[in-house]
Amino acid sequence: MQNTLTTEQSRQTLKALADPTRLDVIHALAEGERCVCDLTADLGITQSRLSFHLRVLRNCGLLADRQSGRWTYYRLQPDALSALEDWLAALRQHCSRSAPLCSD
Amino acid sequence: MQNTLTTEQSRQTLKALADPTRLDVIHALAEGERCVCDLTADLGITQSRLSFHLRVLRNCGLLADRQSGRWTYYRLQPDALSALEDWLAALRQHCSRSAPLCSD
DNA sequence: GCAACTCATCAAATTATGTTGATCTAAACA
DNA sequence: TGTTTAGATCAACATAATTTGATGAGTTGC
Repeated sequence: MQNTLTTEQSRQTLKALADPTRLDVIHALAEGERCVCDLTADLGITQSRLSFHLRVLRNCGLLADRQSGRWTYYRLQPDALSALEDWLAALRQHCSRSAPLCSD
Repeated sequence: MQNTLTTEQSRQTLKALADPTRLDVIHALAEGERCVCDLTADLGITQSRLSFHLRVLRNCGLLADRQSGRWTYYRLQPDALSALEDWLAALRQHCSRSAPLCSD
């Protein structure tokens, strides 16, 4: 699979993953799709706080949502993680062709 | 290779990579080891600002440094990127065993 | 010793992120 | 229609990260 993330998209995804609350959300959703009110209960945080973090995760593509009646269900998008892995792997390869140490 | 990063270490590395200035540093060092004063010139930023970012990158293991006379040389540690890739891959696998959508 | 140079560190100022509580919209249901 | 529920959004506040300019410690060369 080729990397289609721009540097800016990768940065946003890295930033999104670097937050403990958002990692909690991701782990909760690894159990399967969930509506916001269930997540609020599962994680024991306020609704507006959860809503803020869901937006961050959705904006960078890590989550998708769907409406159903008055509920909004969120689910993981593992492809977003794959894309970030690809970006990281490319960065590592770029870094690994490093020139020898300076012989000063 | 097995993942040896704790969640906390991974978070720190993700956060370190999520900054444009620090990505610039990494790209500059992909050319090879460099001393701080050269990096300052290459990146066109102040010395204390660079020093701050170098510390962040060193603290999470992405960079290593060595002293030589009055210069300090920094270099990349691509293994730190590999470790993060492993952590991400594990997270993705965890996420991909996701239960089917809710049938509400 | 003294001056110039490299780099880390510190405190203060600035900027970015996250949290809270309130308000708003839309759906559901009586 | 009126009321309740789910969830987004907003403004105010709190906290964390970054930048700046100054200072200090170690190194080199005079």
